[in-house]
Amino acid sequence: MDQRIDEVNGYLVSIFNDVLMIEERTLQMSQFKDVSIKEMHTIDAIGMYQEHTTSEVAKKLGVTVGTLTVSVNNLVRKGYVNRVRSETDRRVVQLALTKRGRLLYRLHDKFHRDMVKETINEMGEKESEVLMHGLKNLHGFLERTKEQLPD
Amino acid sequence: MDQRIDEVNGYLVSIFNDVLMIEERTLQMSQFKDVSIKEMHTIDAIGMYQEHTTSEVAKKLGVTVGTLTVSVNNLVRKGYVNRVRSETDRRVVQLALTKRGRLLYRLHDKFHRDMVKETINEMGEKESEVLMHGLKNLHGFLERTKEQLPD
DNA sequence: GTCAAATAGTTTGATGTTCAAACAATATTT
DNA sequence: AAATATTGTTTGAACATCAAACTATTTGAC
Repeated sequence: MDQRIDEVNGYLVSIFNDVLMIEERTLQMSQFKDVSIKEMHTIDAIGMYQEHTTSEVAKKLGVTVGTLTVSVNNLVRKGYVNRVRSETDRRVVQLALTKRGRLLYRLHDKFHRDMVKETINEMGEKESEVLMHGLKNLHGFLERTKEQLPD
Repeated sequence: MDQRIDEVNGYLVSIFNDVLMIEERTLQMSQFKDVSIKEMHTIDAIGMYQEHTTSEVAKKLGVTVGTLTVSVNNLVRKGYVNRVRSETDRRVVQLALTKRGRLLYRLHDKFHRDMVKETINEMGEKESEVLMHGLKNLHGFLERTKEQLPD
């Protein structure tokens, strides 16, 4: 049992590191060399469709609002994000992707989908069901753990 | 099928973010407030047992040797890591954890093991087997993808 | 055996990431 | 209207990261 735990743990750690490294390298090879992996995840969190406020995106990313402001400054300068002051509440800033931002979003999304597709394709219907279940368990545990932490 | 992909992908991303956030917060609440999550992973890569050279650890972490040197400077200053010049080759630096470094290593390792244990405990023997298989597939895909990237 | 080339690690300058705390602008409450 | 709360920005400090220049040492060629 202990061995199984180490094995699963090892795969998870390795998968995390690989995904980060591959994403980083893929970006550097693309037409989006000026975007870091952190900035990519900020673009991902801003998302394609609805507009989101600075606070919402910061919370989603788990960083302070100040951190996000700095990062968004850079993304605006580089032409990936637009800032729009809310009409109804002038304190609020809505973040939205530019055309170029949306292009990058889709590229990144495709990488993620391909990655998962490859895995699932090699499994049967039933197996992928079980994988999902395992991931769901893990996710549930983490959400419960998060609850217990102070803000 | 497409829906399954999105679902698995969503769990992976979420798990990824949660693990990082929880690790970070747990550190900040512990007696090891002066260690960042990146430094924690450096400590993890240096490891408990054998000594490892600067180059080996840098490769494992996927950073340049220069980056690791800077980081190790901080970890030595804070008392988590020792530098030892190799006797047989005076150019080589062996990195090893201090007593305090090993204490932190074990704490971090326990978090990881508990996380996985929780997940596996809720599954039967057979299911955890399938989860492993899924993770193995994903890992294999990522390793193959990595191969194809230029250094 | 000596000199050139290779290897291991360090230092430095530039840019990015992150937080906490001080701040400014606006909205809400009293 | 004044006090308080909320939203976001700015700033200073510490860490993260790379590339490139550098130092020390070892290995290889002659």
